Amino acid sequence: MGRSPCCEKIGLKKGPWTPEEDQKLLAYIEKHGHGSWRALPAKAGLQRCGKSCRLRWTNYLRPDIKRGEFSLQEEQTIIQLHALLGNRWSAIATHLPKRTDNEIKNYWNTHLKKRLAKMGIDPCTHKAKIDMLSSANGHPEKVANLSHMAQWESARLEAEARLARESKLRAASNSTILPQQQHMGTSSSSSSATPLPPAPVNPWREAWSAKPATQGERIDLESPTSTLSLAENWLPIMASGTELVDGNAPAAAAATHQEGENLEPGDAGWKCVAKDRVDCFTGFSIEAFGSEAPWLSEPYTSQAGCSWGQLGAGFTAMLLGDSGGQNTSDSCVQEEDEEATGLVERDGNKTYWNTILNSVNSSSSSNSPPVFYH
DNA sequence: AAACTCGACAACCGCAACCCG
DNA sequence: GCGGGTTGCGGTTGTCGAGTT
Repeated sequence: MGRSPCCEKIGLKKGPWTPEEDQKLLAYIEKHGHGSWRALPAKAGLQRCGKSCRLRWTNYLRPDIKRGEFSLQEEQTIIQLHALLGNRWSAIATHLPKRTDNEIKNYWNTHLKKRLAKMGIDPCTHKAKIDMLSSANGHPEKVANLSHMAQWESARLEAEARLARESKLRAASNSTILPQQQHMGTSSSSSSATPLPPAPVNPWREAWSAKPATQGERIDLESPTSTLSLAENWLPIMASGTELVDGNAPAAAAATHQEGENLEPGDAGWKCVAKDRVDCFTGFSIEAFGSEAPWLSEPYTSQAGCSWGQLGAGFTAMLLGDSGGQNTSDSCVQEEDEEATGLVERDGNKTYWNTILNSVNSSSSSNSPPVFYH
């Protein structure tokens, strides 16, 4: 039967958009919402296919888009998320407010990829080309444990991205964008400025708090590419260290609260850190870190006072380039070429590359969905 | 000044997932 | 459950401007 073309190809304009076309598209969406993209061009008086209009809107005209230079923080986030998620640009984009997946993809391909390569790091695997880290200073178990955490975090981010998409869809299905709710040309910081729904703050936490689980009870969190069976997967991860310290696993933590109870910052099980994008894992105690990240100590799960929560919190903190708990003594890969890149020196985070490389080393391939080893 | 090269980024293409009747 | 339409996503290409020869 074959695929029907997205639009009649004849007579449709391609290539760069003109200011007039932009204006037409903007005016139409502002007034009517986009509705069906397929039908939009005719209604808006554009000689473009709907797909082209959608892309133009999504990647360029949408009011809640930040353009211009990427900040250091954004660069780090991209690199770190890429290490975990691979080329899943849309998932990465959900963690970079106001940036589009296309923009991130372009930035990666034109800047970051080259920069990593220049530093001797394979941008696909995020491993140093000279695999100096695989031995983990003679502690292969560290690598395995970090691999588990990387997989777990990857799955979490994926679930988060999925929920963000769903929220978006929900908002969109309230018909298209309500014109009255749009303030073109304004920043998304005002709640009514954009069609975007409220951000899904912490879907995993929602899942946990919505259905308190006892140990051994399954909590299934589906994502587009994977289904995670929570209790099932915590245990092997835990077992890779020693045993659960004080039962402070997320499911157990959630179980200590009544269904529907809001867990506030300061709650025993959910010490939330008020920090942008610190979410699921930071529901646990982060301040217990000393100068050394516990998961880099050995064996991390049996270290006195090292609870599950600390592992998770620290891991996310590490991903975010949080200096707390990153003071490892491992050799610094970046020192070889940090002058060339400037990336590391700019924030003085000397262990950034080391930690991210450690964390992803020998983890699942960058293009694979998360797989939990047993 | 013209030709050429290269980098950056916008836009396109095609596949896959999703939605809905 | 099925099939057609729609949308999302990621890889790739095209265009343009700046720099170099």
